Amino acid sequence: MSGYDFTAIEKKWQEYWQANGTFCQPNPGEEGFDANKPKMYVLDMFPYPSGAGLHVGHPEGYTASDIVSRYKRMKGFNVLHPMGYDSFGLPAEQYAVEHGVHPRETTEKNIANIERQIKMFGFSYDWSRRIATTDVEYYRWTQWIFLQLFNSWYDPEANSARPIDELIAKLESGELLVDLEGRAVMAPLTESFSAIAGIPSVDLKFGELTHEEQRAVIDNHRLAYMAEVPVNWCPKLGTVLANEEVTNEGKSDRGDYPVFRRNLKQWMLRITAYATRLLEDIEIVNWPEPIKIMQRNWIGKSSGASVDFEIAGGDGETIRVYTTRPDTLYGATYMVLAPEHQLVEQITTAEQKAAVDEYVAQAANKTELDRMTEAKEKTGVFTGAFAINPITGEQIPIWVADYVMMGYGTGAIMAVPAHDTRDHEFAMQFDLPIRPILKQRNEDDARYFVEVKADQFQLLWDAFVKDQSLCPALRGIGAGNIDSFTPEGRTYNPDVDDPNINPILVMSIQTKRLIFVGQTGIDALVSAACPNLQVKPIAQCTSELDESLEYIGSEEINGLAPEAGKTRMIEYVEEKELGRSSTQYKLRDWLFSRQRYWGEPFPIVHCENCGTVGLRDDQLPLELPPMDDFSPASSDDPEAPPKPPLGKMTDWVNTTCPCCSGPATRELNTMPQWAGSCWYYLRYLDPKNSEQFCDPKVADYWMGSGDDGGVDLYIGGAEHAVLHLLYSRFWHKVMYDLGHVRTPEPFGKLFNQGMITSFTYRDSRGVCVPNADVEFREDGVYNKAGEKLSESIEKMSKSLKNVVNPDDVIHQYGADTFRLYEMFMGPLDASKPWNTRDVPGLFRFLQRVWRLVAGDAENDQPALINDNMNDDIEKALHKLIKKVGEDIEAMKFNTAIAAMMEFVNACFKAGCITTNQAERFVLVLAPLAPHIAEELWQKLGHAESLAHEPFPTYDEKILIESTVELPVQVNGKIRSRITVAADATQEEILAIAKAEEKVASGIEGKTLIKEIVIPGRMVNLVVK
RNA sequence: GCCGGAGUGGCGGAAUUGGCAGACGCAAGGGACUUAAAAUCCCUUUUUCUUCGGAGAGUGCGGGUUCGAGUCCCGCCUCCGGCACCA
Repeated sequence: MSGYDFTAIEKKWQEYWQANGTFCQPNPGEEGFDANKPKMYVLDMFPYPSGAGLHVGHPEGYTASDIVSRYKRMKGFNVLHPMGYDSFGLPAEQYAVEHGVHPRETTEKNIANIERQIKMFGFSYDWSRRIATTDVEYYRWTQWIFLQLFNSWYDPEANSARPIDELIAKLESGELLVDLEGRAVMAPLTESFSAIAGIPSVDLKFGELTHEEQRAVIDNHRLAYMAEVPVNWCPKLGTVLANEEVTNEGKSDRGDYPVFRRNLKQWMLRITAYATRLLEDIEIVNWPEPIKIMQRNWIGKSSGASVDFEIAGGDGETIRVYTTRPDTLYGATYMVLAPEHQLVEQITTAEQKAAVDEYVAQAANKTELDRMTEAKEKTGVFTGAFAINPITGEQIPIWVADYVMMGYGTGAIMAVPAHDTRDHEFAMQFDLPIRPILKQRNEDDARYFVEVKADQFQLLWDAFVKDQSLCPALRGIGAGNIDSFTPEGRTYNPDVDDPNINPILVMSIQTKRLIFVGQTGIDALVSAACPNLQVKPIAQCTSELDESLEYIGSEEINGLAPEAGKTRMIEYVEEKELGRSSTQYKLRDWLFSRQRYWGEPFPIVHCENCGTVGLRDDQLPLELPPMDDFSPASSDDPEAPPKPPLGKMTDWVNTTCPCCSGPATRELNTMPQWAGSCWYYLRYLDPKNSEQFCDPKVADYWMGSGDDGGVDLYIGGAEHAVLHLLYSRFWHKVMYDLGHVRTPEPFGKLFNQGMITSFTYRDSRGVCVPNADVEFREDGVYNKAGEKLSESIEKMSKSLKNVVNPDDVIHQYGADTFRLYEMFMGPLDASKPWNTRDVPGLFRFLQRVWRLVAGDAENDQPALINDNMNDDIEKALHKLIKKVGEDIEAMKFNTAIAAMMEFVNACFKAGCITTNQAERFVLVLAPLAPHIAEELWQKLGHAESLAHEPFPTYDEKILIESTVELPVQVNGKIRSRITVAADATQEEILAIAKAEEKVASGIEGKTLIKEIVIPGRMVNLVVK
């Protein structure tokens, strides 16, 4: 110890900040608000307050955002930096059920604990803005936003959400009609696709519908609606489960109870209406590219065509398919329906009925997850019926198979086994015809492969070498080349290797595949070497348009390349009225209800007269009623209806309709955990507002407006790359459409911190050894019994015994050391392993800082501060100020800390630092290690906190070096170094370089062919 | 399978984006101060050869472009993350 008593210092400053409201940031119009400053909204992903408390991953992002916040404050910004809790959710409820405590109680206890932990780090949050999604005054507005969704529809004409009343007005005026499927459509209706398909187009006037029908039409257009959807239903737990909560065996993750797939009426949010905008607006945000790609993939836009296939002998009845490759229609040799497809029963022939029924029944009992994991092998059954390929006119069989999903496209496909890997597998399995309609434009480029085992590889290879005459493609490969082909894998690349050698590509044995480009003789060679091996053409996958291909046997498009062929075929099917261009998305509507207690109640009642009715704004909040027994109803019967826990609260359930005042019952489901986190960043802006979710003037200030608005910096883990960020964007866009916010996107800039992993040690039996129990020796890691352990880097988890608790680290070294360590580990966005043995290094650095500025009282060592103004230290300080500022802006904290260490080392070496220099250094350190910085600042004679002191500035002029050292290379090898004036001319530099002894001997007697001088960098002399 | 990201000393990682590879920290070894330990300070630490002057090799592997490649191009391997029969 050197007098650096971090425990006392950190406590002291945390209390000071709290008592002085150092980080309270007033809103525009409030006392103390400075309108002249620019604004910065720095947001963290708020934590779920679990009983386990914080793990070391949380403070990683929080420290980064805190550094930026503190830096920006010193740079003269109004900084909004809030924190709160995402406190609804399953674990609290589960714990409550098991221990008989109310979830509110556990939640509050957990919040208190996690807040205590967060506060230990000294983060500069404005705690006056703290929220929790379980606060009644918070979820009141979650319910209010839900009602905005409920009371809106998506107007395709305006490409925007509009109040549902506008839809009703348009329907009543006859501006919109209702089509056969209950959709509001423009009047007069343009010739609809159903008309093309032979269904008479009967568009109805809204006024002619019954009351119930009218209500159904309206409800079908709401952004929040109820629908029968397939769910994972667990009667024992009395609830539906998310896919992630179902095991591979079709059991519930908790309890191991059977789970059934069942259609249940659930609340859905119409996120699909926003698919296009969610996709397009990814372009306007500053997010990491991988996250953008993940969102794009999740939305999954594809374009192609819908095509109708007539059923043979079916009186003109058709099956509609969606395909991204209508250009392969000539190769469609069979069709497949999803087991749930409504036509299955109708078209199945008598002979096939038993088999089909059995298959469909089997498929119905599988969960999505089953289908996903088990169905590596294709299964299916023939219906006995045939369809007519609309372009070739031939009859093709119709099959039922579960590799076709009901939820995507039309639930039916045309199968092109020659050019789609899945269709190909299925066709091979059931011996269905395969007709190639694409070939390599250039024969020599045609690719073939054989699958080989290691011993076969050698056999083949020997054959290649010995019998080159068998295979002209191989002629010219010399023995020297051959040698470098080893079973470990070495490639021969036709593009860059000797061009005289005919093209052949050999891929590694490890992929168990040899791939040949150019076919001549390969098949003969292979069968000669290994008679049981077969050369197969590589299937051309349909998802990518491979422009090196051309069509054969496809009358309309022969000779075209796929890009052009696809465009032409879409035109063609539209001309012939066989189908039309179509776009599909993978994105599905969002299943929004849960049969649980600990969530936001829906502000909805069900009334016999009025149907599903939203509460009035003045009836909010609808509080979650206190209950003693909130466990869901359990049953052994898969047909048992779901009974959400709220159903037991009869007094609460039975109410009156806000519309007709007649008897009504409340909605019993609650919202999923995502709901609260969809909009919390807006509530922070104005957390105490009881009139609105947020004052628009306040939102305008902090969020800005237009495409470049939104939260200025949002930091969090990549585990929320899709769901939370997509849901939030969706809600925000609805709010934007309805005029409640003025930016199209919620988060202008996003940054993902990497995962903090941990070293995991296992003994010879594979049993994990706790990190605390291992012993490091020179040649490895051992357990207490002296057994050598294997080491690997894995996620932190209890079962791997590699979890690090931040409390322990802070207790031993303090928060500043912890913060520095996590920032010093490596780049913020990279995943990196925690290594407790590295932590003392950062602690030592802070002690050196302390001794530099405050001295070491215990060892009677004074601070290094004196009046000796050293120019080198001054220059180093200016460099440091520049470097740290730039690194913080770029979130490169690891190199900022390294630079500070270098500076401190330089000061000790020089033996001096002035008071003024020490002050500037302390300010530079402050964003990263705020407690020690505050204490030293005070010791330097300042009464006030440094939190709002201006960040030091640097002078470019001081940074300019008068001389530079340049490496001198001869033929690219460094021979010497020279020191020249920074402004030396090329001639001068060359003259000095050539005069250098080592260089001179290197070029002596040789011809100088090129002289390269890069000023300030290096010199290279090329000689022959 | 598809889509991302990454591979640099014993370890975590630097390298102004094509210009001195290994900054900074950890660990290890040696030394100083101490009765001793801790703490602190100094030196060594990519690797091979060495006549101790130095010489060679080196950023997952094989090639290429360039005066010059960790960085760019082609091909491959491994690890991590995400998606997963999306027609």
